[in-house]
Amino acid sequence: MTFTALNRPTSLVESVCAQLAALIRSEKSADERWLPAERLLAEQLGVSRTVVREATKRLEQQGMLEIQHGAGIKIVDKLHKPLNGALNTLVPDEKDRITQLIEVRLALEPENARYAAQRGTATQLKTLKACHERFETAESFAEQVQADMDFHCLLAEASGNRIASLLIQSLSELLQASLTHGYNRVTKDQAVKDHAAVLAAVLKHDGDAAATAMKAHLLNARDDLGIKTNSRR
Amino acid sequence: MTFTALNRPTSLVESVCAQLAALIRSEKSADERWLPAERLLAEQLGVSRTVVREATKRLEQQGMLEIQHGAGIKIVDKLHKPLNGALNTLVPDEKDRITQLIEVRLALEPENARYAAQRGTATQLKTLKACHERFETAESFAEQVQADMDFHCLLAEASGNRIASLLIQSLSELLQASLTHGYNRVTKDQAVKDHAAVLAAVLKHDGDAAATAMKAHLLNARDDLGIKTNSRR
DNA sequence: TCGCGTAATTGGTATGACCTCTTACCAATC
DNA sequence: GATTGGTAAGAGGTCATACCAATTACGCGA
Repeated sequence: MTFTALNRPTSLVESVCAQLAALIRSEKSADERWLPAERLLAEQLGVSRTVVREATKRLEQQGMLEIQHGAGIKIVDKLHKPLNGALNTLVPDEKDRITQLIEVRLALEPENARYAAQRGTATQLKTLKACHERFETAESFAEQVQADMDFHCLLAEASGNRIASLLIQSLSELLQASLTHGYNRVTKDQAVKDHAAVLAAVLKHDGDAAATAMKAHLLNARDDLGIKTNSRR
Repeated sequence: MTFTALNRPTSLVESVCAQLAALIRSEKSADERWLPAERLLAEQLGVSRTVVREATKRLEQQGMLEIQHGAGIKIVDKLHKPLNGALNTLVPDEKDRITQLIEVRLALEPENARYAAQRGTATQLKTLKACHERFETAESFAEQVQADMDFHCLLAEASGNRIASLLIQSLSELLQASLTHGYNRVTKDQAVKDHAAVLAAVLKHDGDAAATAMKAHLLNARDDLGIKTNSRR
């Protein structure tokens, strides 16, 4: 049972992409992982530097690499990046984007919270709790925003659904990027309360309560942003 | 008010990407749109063919172009492609992928149906209805699958949320690709009924009913696939 | 010991050549 | 006259080489 027969690389670049992807996957769990230099890779793989460059560029677009001029090629895990780009070009207007982002999150995240409550491992929940405490005690604005976002991402991770997790990660990042203006007007206190409710429900493995609490939280956030609901385009 | 001040291109490739993207956007509403040849583009933009190639490859990755060996560079609108790639590499195992895909759709699509019922324009609903009729009368397997997928995508479009629409489009395509085995066991009749219920609710602008019907439809589909719910990884 | 400048290393761009694939055209064939 | 087959032009794919630009590392001098 061989998989290489299907999706057979039809070009050199694709072949090299596949080899590099395998190389990347095999080198997990190291802190700082770098690929060999382009010229060296070309030699090792028996192709020209042109091909290596096209392949690495491709994997960079896919969020698996980061190419740094003068430094080298770093292995990263940012698979949500491509989605960010797509959504940015799809909805260039920031106001529309915020509205639509929240709508999607409103659909996704309550269910996510439910799954996290039902399936989250002890380790995941512990991390989530720690993140919430970081949110409560955060002083600087940047810390708040980061902890807030992390909470949602960790919750998504705890749901055990990696696809949902990737979506949430991307949506959160985009929303945060769009919220340079008027973010926490009266938000933080309310957000802390909301998160606490979600966390409590998840820790009790109460899926329904977690979903309800998350929905309430997102509705609060939306109100705070003054988004009109059910608006026609 | 200039936008070039922000996100200023830091490299030649990015600059060319921006120019090409603008060119692509400006050339909408033509049937078959092709870009000039690489060598010609290089000359017109005053850069080397190397840069043009990297830029076009990038835009191809983003779903804005399709590069065909020997033929040329075609302008397309498939912004959901990058997401497909990311999800494929994120969840390589097909069984896991199907499970997670359905879970996400179960969260997204009911809300989407609700919005479509509330905000869909007359034209969109007409197209949706036509698609459903195509589904009913479809004879070949391929036609069925296509009409089924189109229905979900059109519904997403009618929701007026372009982000949700892109997600659905990607999720549907991935799911379809994974369902070469045992797709319509007893599915088609049930699916037609389910779709009819959704359509009726949407046409009556009954958001709650649309959401409920869509949820029921997806649960039926999941049962038909024999997916276990709440399974730990 | 500290700081700065230089050299080595790495990615970025340019050029020109050659290979492979697609398409369109045209001639030979039926 | 329609079909088949080959051929040539033009498209992207790959290669080799040279040089530009950013980063890093090292060593010299203060």
